[in-house]
Amino acid sequence: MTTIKDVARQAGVSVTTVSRALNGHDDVNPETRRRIQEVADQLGYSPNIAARTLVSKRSRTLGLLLSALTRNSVKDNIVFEMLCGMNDRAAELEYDLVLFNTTPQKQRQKSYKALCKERGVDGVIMMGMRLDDPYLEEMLHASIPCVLIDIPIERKKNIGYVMTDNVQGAMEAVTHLIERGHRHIGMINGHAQAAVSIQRLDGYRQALGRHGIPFADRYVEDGGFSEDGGKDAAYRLLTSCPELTAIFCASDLMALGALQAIRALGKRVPEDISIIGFDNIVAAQYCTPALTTVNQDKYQMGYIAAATLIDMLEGRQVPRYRKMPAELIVRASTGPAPVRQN
Amino acid sequence: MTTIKDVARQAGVSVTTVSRALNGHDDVNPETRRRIQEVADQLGYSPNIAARTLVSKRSRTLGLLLSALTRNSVKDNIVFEMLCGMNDRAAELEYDLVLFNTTPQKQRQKSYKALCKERGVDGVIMMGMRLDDPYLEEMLHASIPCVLIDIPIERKKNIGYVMTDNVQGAMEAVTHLIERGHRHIGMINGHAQAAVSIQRLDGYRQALGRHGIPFADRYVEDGGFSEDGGKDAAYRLLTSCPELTAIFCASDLMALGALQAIRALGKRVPEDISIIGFDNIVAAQYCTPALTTVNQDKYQMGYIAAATLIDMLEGRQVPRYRKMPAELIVRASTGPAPVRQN
DNA sequence: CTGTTAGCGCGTTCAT
DNA sequence: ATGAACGCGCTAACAG
Repeated sequence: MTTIKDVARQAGVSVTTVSRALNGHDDVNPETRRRIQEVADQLGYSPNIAARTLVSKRSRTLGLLLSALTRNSVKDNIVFEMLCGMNDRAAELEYDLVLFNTTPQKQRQKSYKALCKERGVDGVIMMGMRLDDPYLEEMLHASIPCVLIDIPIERKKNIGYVMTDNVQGAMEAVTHLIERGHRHIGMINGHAQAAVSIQRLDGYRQALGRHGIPFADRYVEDGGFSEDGGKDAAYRLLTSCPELTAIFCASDLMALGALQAIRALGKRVPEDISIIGFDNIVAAQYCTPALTTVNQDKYQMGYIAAATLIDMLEGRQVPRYRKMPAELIVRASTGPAPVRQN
Repeated sequence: MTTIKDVARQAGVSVTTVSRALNGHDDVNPETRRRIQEVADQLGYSPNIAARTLVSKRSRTLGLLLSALTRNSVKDNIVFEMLCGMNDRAAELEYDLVLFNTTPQKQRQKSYKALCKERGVDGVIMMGMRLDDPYLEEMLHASIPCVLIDIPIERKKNIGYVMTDNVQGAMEAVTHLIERGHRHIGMINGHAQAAVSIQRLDGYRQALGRHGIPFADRYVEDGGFSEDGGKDAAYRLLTSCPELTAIFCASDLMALGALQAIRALGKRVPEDISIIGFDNIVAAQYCTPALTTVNQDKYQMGYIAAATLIDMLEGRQVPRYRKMPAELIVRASTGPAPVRQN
């Protein structure tokens, strides 16, 4: 491959001059620059990133730490949509993305810092992490700029985050149900180690509160964000609290599971039970009944995560904490509360 | 960050010895090795990849060239599932994946070789490429090992591929329809620049041929692999060939579009028209009626692509061309051919 | 405006 | 079995 030396020789200048010319320094004769550029183009020269990284300590590379890149995360393509957004913004700004291959076992061996330093990434985007993930704690003590997805931490200057306004989204969802006459509304939440769960629960409580509906502990079950978990939770909820007429699920996948449970219980959606999800995954619009849900702009979240991180890296002063609006999408899984004859 | 020098100093040996000890050379005293390892662990040393790459010309990094990583590819998470598979295998073998950010504009600026050399990737996996993609041609003239997904090229030793047995899959699909009594079977194909389209069409023709059903050109329309394209193609097909009782679609996404068109035409699936897709995407099992389709093991394809590439890189003698079995999954969108009263 | 010198962190001869 | 010296390709002082 052609190196900077080849270009220098061919253009009759020193490598230093080539480096400066090609990197847009202004202390180089326009004519010289032109000639160098010409030779570089002709030779198809492109700088060796390893060498550049080694000396400049900057790699124009972003690390992606996603503990969610597993077979299980395939059904909700949330991660994938975010990835597309990141990829697009990174491409625009000429950064590359490297996927950190992190399995639970490896995590014990290799520290977060080592992972980053080793690869020489300029910054990191973390997603799909639990609040108790060891890497999260390590990250807080590292100095590498990082943007978190769905984890609102505002403690350090080199850390930012992007997340949907989950409180607002959950409130809209539950309010929608209340306005349709529902008074006994259950919730299937994810798990305690997810910030989004905490916020969505908060929105659920606030919506109830505003309408003078008391909050009941036994109306809330965790489904672990999985389809099966949602199914089980719905089953528990509906058998122990037969008065429920609606369930707000903290994810579409769990809502899909709930749909199954309700069907198995011989009830209909939305005639007997209204179901509302969260995320607006692809399957939500294809299932029957189509799922009423709260949309997250996943692509945009990824895009902004990458944008924010790069802005931070390049020293631009930008808001580091971004909350994206949630949007209620009403489909067929929610209806008016059934009239109970008792 | 701690470098090899730090380890050397701390352990009281030269950097050379550290390098050899940590890289598993056998010309180093067991006791020395133990001490060095101990110091390295204690210091949390991990080698700088840029430096290593620079000198060794090997980066343990795989490049991913996917022209399909766009907003559009979100609905069928085929790319994502494959990505998961690659990621898993790469992780097992301690390789990292870097996403090449390639937009059409950039492609003109930067050659394939430059892209690879610049990043110093050891090998490349290409997917989502059209047969007429300029990078494909360039790749053929480069010396970087490459594994193609869905593009069967057997011309060079450093090129391999992974693809589903599309001929078999298409044959099974169409045979299934024929066995259910269908004689007038249309096909919605992707486009001419996709190897899978060619193969699936081939399977369609073979299945017809084996059962003595003549092939008719006007029974085949291209839908460009998109939902809307599938919808339009189905519309054209059903209006110009009212005798059709079934349509084989070269992708589930197009089948989803066809479902819409049929509904708009006031016909029922499968009572009036049977529909069969290809890929087995997530939405296929949630739509109504659930889609009969041909499953591709997308995860496995990604896994094997990465495995094959790394095998090639490390000089292991393995089959470079891998054809994965397709599997017919019968759901509700196919039924017996309606009895026509004419 | 340009060239010389130095060094990033590492693997690899070649001696010892 | 171990170390000194060299160079990978590049950028960054420092001279001139």
